Amino acid sequence: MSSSSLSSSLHCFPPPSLTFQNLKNNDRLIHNFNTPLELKQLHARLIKTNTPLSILPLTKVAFVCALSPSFSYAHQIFSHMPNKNVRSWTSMISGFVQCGKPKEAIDLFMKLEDEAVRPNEVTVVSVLAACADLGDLDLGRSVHEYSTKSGFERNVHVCNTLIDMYVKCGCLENARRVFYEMEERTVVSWSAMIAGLAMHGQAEEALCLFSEMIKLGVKPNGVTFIGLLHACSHMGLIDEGRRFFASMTADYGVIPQIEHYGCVVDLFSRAGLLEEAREFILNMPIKPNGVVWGALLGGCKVHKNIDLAEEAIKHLSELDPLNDGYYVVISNIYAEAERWEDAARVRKLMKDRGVKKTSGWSSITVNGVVHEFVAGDQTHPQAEDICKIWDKLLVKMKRRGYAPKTSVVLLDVEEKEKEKFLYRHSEKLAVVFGLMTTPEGTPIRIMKNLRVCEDCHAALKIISGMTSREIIVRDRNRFHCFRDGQCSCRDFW
DNA sequence: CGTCCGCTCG
Repeated sequence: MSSSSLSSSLHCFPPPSLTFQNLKNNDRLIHNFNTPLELKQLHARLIKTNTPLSILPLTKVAFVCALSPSFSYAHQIFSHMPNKNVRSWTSMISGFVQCGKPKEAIDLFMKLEDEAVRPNEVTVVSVLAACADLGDLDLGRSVHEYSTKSGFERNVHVCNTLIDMYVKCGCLENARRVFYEMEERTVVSWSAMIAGLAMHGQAEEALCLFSEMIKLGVKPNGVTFIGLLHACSHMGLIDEGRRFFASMTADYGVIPQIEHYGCVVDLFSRAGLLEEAREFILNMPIKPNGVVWGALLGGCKVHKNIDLAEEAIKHLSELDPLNDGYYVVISNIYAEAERWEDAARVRKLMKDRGVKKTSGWSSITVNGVVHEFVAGDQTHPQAEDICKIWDKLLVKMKRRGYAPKTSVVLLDVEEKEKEKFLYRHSEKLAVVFGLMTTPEGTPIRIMKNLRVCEDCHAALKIISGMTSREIIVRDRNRFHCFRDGQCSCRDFW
């Protein structure tokens, strides 16, 4: 459909003849069509027959399309929609967030500010979710201020999303404050806070919060238990994890889903109970997915079990053949055992299957500008300075007992070469840049798309002590907060 | 009603 036909049919919209009944009928009509394709065809048909559409069904079209690859179609409808109101804007923003485009959601939110449309509670929820995804603390904070001024903090959805936003931006303290100051808390609020504490390695507090919630008579749901199990697996609380898994069905009637099985496999695998994890998978009442085998594979890497890793990868290459992460891990397991030929074989398999390795990056925001670094990066305008400062820092670090852990460099090269690779890891570059460009004593916040490497973990601990800086790193799925030479994860992760 | 919390891997 061309955009001109779309815009012309919507031009005099809503037409004067449109009755309430017509609106109702169209609404019902749209509700019977739920796949994006069906809606698209219906839309075309309505336009051909000159049937007027109401704003409401249009937003429904936009919303459903937003959940699918035909998102551009929704955007097209949106841009031709006359008299856009706060609901049409919000549909679009939330659509962007839900299909994993938080940047676009924020761009749209910025445009909204130029229009005479005031964001409401639902808009705020959507844009805060985008901030959470991106770790955009600055915007998150200003949307929080706006919410306070507008009286939106009485809305439980807004507060729940604020908790999640602060958690994912690394401000656990602010998340706690929102949580404790809320007037009423739902199971979502408790679950968000528990999951947040889990993400920050505060398992004991997460477990306490759960007891508190039960005491107050709040009924936990499946998501609550994911948070709890997550907390247990990331802190090595095996027995507690086992108990929660048993009790979720026995005491609370919550049937475990694939995600819960994933958590338990992760719990066992991380702790080194690989055989038990394997047995657990083989006895699961539902078909294990890639995440479940992936959790076992992760444990095999940490605890160096090649045989089990090979069993896991056999399943993974069928269940999730296009996910580069698994190939990288198995290849690294081989490399660590100096089985270079096997490692090369996996890399070739990746290539044959057209799977591309995601390269690691770290980013830091300074004065509203996002600076992104990849390993070995020399393209940053201040790359030279970063290296100089690092070299100075390194001398002092070594005096404080930092020993480069060259074993994490899985390349068949000399020791000195390995050190060079190590010193150009993206998180180190980002932290040094943060030290150079932000005022003394202020926290340094880093985002990373992959996991922190062991050497960087050790290095950042020492740097935090040396410079009296708090360094907060958001990993792919959790936080490391370095302070006074220690990490919040207590080195179990 | 267009809204919130969610398992693995480098």
